[in-house]
Amino acid sequence: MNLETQPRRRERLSRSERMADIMRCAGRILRESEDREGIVADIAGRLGIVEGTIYRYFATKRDLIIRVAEEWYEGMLADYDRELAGITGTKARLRFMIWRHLTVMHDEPAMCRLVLDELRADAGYRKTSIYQLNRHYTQRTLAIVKDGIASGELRAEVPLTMVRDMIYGGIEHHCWAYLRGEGRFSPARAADDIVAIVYRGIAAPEDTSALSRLEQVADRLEQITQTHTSNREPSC
Amino acid sequence: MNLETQPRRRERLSRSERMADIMRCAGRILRESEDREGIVADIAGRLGIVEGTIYRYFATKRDLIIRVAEEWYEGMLADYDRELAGITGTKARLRFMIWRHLTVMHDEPAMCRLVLDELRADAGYRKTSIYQLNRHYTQRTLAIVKDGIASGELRAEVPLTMVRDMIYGGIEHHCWAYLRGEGRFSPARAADDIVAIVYRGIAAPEDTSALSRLEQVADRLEQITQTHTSNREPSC
DNA sequence: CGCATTAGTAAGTTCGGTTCATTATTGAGC
DNA sequence: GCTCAATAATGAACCGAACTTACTAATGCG
Repeated sequence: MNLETQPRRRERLSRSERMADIMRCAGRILRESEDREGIVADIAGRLGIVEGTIYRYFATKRDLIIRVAEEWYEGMLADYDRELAGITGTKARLRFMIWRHLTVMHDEPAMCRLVLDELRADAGYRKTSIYQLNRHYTQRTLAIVKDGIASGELRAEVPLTMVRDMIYGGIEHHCWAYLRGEGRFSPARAADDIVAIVYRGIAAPEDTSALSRLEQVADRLEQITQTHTSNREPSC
Repeated sequence: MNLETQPRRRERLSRSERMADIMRCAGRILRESEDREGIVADIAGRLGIVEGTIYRYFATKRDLIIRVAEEWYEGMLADYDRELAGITGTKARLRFMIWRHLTVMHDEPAMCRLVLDELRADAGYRKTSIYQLNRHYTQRTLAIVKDGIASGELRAEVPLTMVRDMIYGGIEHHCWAYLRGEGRFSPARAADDIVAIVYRGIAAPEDTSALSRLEQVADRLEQITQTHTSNREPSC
């Protein structure tokens, strides 16, 4: 009965502060639950503002989510290059890229799921900066493969994009259950397994020059042994 | 002004007929567009019934979609075994499984996208018969790998589930753009590429017994040639 | 032929995202 | 300290789509 008639004091933040506030809160909520229903009302409730306010900052709910994901993803990829610079060798570098990706999946399942299931599934994903970042990123992996080919370590005919598809598709598939909160996985072990298969799959054959040399030698041996041992029985 | 007061003649079908009708119509719509909004109203409109009627047959929109997808998927997988029975050899059998999967993606992009993006992303997918069928199906692929290991053709230490993840994850990744109506791909070529990488990746090393025998022979040759040719110059 | 059964309807409710006309707060210039 | 333009925020709506329910009409079985 006692209606609080006093007009609730309006909290008035600067545009950028409020914006950051909303995004921070949205990020927390997105990490807390995989259910994206009613998120706008939820954010408003937690921040003590009204739903309409959020729409002064983001044109649409989807827009808000994308912005949050983009910011997260950019931070995630920030110091890739620096770390990669410290690693040499095709196999080790490949493994690093794979391991890094697996680790992100492991440490931020909710965000990964958001990107993979929610954003990437929808049309308009290609306009996302996430898509661009991702392209960049996989291309760095392919650059490693290209280097390997140039040096003769890898076969020249490997279908580059398929290597990419198998690596990243394999990673996603491998993490599928984990992203849904079921089961566990070890980034290190998974990286080992993937790189083991892929590297063998794309490596140049074992030095066949050595092999063929041996074959020539064997031929010669047969001639010689025939010449020199034809009158003897095989000794053993 | 001229309201048609005549009560529109009710079309009354048997339960099973109406059910089939709805599912058929839903299937058509799901194939026509990737937009799943308003689908219930759409179906009702096309069939000349009212939305409520649909809810006498399916508890929820999602339920309807799942049923449609399940039916399609079951038909899709029906004669796998028979076809596979006609193929021998680890590599050929693997390639068939991969090619088959790619072909489904190629021929039914809308349905595949529905399953991959819509159904599989959501919780409760595991209760779906699609999930079960899929498990069965990938296990058949792993059975081929196991056979290969048993025969010594493949390495004993290959991590089975990772092979599965790389194959099916790779396929999905490869078809990603195509499923969104962008670009093309060739199931046959893609199958070749995948199987080429995977098979090399998991095959047992080239027969090293032959190699080491050659090495022994080479050693012996060196002894012999030293004995018999030490006083001669190399001829050519 | 009458009545139980069941297909189908009409008119809602709910819920979440989105809009907009209005109100309150702020700070710059006087 | 006062005024006013700029702008943060509100609240009450709208909208579309999924779902519900109390009721109506066709059917077929006895």
